[in-house]
Amino acid sequence: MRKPCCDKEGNNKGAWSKQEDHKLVEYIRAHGEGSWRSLPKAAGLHRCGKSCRLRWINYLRPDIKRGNFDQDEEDLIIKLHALLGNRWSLIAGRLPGRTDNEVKNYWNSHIKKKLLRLGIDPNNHKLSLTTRPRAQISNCSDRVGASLGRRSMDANTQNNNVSQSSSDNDKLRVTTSGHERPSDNASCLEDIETSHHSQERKNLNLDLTISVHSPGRETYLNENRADAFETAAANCRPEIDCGSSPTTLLLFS
DNA sequence: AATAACTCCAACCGCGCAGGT
DNA sequence: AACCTGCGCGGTTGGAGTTAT
Repeated sequence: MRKPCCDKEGNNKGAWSKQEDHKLVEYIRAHGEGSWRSLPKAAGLHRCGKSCRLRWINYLRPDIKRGNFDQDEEDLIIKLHALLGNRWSLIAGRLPGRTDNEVKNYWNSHIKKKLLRLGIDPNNHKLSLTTRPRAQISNCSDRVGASLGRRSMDANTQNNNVSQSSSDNDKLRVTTSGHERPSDNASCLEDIETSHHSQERKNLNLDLTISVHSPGRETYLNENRADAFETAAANCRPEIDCGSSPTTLLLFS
């Protein structure tokens, strides 16, 4: 069992004071990032290095974009989550000025609920009978939103954990017709498309598509190298167009 | 006005990986 | 090869703030 890195007596925990923030910023301004282990002592902070790193990365860094996520960012998060799963750092890497922690929090507090309200399983981005509002299961045109308090949200988080571990091994499924749907959900999708949710779904821009301009993409998938494709997409290599366009790529089948 | 319920997010925790010895 | 150390990541928690009753 590894001993905790932050077990030193006398280390502060909890919220950072203005003075601590100032010390950290000034130190990093003078000496640069890195060497987190030794930084607290050098900077005169009674914090563990890990805590300093987190504070800097998630809050104090000058290039951090604060404030609400705009619609484009939200769309991108949904698309990238469909591609990458809960790899928040990779997702945040595609959103300038956003941190993995911020993206993760936004997903859990906003997007996840929005998807659930639309009857979409946020774990796999498929329409889901189990996550759909009860009334929709019996009557797809009904309009009952899922009521998600803290407790149920936490339960969902835990479900997510379980599925996350398996999602890493999930395979990409490429459709050749362009708009193939999971067959068991097809009829309900049609129902929902005709419901009041359809407009919201459009607003959400749930088109999880990847362009085929790149020969590289087909190659990756034909060779069953989903992981390599994911990595390339995450790094947004030029041969992978991460934007929207014709061929539908359904993930996490 | 009081307080219970809920939301949100900053911060913590534990694990895995990479690099060094 | 085995061990150690530091870093980064994703999951989880605590508590302040907000809303509902």
